Amino acid sequence: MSDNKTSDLRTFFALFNEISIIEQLSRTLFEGRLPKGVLVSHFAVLNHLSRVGDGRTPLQIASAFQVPKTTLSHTLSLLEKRGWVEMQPNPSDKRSKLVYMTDAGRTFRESAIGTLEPDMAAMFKHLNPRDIKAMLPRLAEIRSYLDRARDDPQE
Amino acid sequence: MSDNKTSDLRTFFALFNEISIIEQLSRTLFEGRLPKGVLVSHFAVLNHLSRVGDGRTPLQIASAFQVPKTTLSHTLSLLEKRGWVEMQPNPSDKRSKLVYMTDAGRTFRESAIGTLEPDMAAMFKHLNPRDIKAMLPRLAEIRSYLDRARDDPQE
DNA sequence: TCCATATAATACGATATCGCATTACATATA
DNA sequence: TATATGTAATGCGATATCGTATTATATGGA
Repeated sequence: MSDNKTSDLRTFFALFNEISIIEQLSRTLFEGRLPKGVLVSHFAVLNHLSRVGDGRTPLQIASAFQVPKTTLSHTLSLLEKRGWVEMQPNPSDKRSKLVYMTDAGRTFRESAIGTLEPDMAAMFKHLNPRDIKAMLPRLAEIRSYLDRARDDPQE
Repeated sequence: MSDNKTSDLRTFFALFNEISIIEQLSRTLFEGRLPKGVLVSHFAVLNHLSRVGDGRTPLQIASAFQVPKTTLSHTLSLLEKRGWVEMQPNPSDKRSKLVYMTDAGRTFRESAIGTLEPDMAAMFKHLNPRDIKAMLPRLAEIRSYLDRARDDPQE
């Protein structure tokens, strides 16, 4: 019961437990700052389009976040309803669409970032951004492994 | 636009982005192994009770996972329906209850761990448990900060 | 003791997430 | 070219999550 396998198992459970709690806490924290009815998942899409450039397909965005495409389809419809993104036909594939941010979307994103800034500033003070930055490659490695494991079940 | 504040902001966004993707991927992966209708959130409660001991109140469990108590109330009702936990009155507080795992609950937990084992074993091979273990204190620090920030809004 | 306030649990309603099925279009192979 | 198979997006239904309100009990001060 205290062999290595069990101990490793505990380590991984502890990892996913910490991860899920951090996800939970950060989502709740940020969602509390966003306007009523705007979720972190919505903001994240706008942020993504701003960072990597818009004109992406829904499927590309879904795989960037690793969420099911039906989930993203729903999110996009909400963003569209708010006038923050527009869907254009994809000239190179008639089944597909391209997602563009509107000016209103960009404006909203900037104001949301402004709203989150005090929390972020407090975080900078208590959690050293250098340390965080140093963790990112390790996390990316875990993510990348899980991503591969998904396509390639049971290794 | 390339000042430190913006760069730190990006670092934190990147952190929460990685975290949420890992949460997503690991949840989907493990949920795929559990019986139909059993979610990771259910398994996690059984696992928690096994690790820290049962006879906890719903509220204690909710704060261990940092989820709203209504969410946990729902999860417990499902676990109870499946016969994996039992609720007893709390002798020291009549408003409250104590949650106990049943034998069936313990059996299910063990079989679920067995089911997850091949994934875990593959993980051990690709992600060094020592490295993971080394990350845990950093993650715990982030979690702990977010937890404090929640009670103590805007610091 | 009485009352105000706090706390534990849950019911209820709204909605985000997600799996499955469907539709439209694309691509490969005969 | 015709047909089979694959892929993009979305509609639909089921349900987990979560905020608000409610009920029961606890606690601290007048």
